[in-house]
Amino acid sequence: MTEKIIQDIKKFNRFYTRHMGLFNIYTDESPYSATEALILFEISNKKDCTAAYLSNYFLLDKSYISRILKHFERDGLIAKKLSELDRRIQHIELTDIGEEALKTLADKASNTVQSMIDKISEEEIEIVVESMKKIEEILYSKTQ
Amino acid sequence: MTEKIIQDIKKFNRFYTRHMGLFNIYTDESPYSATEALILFEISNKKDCTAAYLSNYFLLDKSYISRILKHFERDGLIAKKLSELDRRIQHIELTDIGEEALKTLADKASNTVQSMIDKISEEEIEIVVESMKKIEEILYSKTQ
DNA sequence: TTAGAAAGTGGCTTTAGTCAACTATTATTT
DNA sequence: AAATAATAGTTGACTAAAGCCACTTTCTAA
Repeated sequence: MTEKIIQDIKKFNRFYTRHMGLFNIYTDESPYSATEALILFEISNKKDCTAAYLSNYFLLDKSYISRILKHFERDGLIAKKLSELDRRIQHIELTDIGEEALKTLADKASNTVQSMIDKISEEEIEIVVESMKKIEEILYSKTQ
Repeated sequence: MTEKIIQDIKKFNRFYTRHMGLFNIYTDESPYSATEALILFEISNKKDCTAAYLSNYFLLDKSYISRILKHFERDGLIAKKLSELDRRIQHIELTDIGEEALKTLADKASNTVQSMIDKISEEEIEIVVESMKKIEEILYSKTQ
């Protein structure tokens, strides 16, 4: 496995980190940070979501997650429900308000992607998307 | 251009953001943050680098860049030189110490990539790298 | 039954980054 | 030529994001 491959991957990492950063700029008049948006998204998609799961999934300190969830609860975006099987555990679900908030964030993210690919031909977009799928498919299978 | 393409790109963005986050964990006993490392890297590669350039390039507040560069100067990693053509401008260069520090960070990043692709076959790695190149090639040409 | 671990919380600290005002210099406008 | 505006960079103050530590409650393992 050559050093060149490692350099190529690092180059892409730098490029993509910056690329995503450039396009975050258009979405930051949101009341929620990128981290919070991702957490809301994950709650929305994860069956039986818990704070511990989110902390592990995002590699964030559990007390930070706890605080974020408290804000979400205060804002009415989520509801917590004590597990009957293990009363340490709270199950977290998005409320209707939370679904709404997430939809707003998702729409903004869609607009961001839209502007990211504005001047690219359908053909090239197809290549980008297929390439992304290949990367995710291969890398994902090795981290689960 | 379909909504599905936008969803696919967003999915990849979420995946790759987290993927890079997972692999940062192995490099964080560094005295420099990821941002600082990227700045050092850019100084190393950019001819006639200036603070204003770095602020624009990374979309970071100029006062934050100023402080980071001050730390780098204090640590002996960079040298600043007033431009003779425009005495507002300072040219920034890496010192030998800075090259050394960057090398250390680069080696750590290489180890991170190494562990990222540890269990992937040469064939699949080839696909990943080629896919990354395609993405960068297409997206890059539209943001410069 | 006791000790250890897990889940979550709150106080506090650290880190990352922003905002505003400033100085010095150059460019533009009058 | 002088006045005004803009740029490059700095500093102080501040906010936001995130981490650390100690705690309580609950469950698991010994």
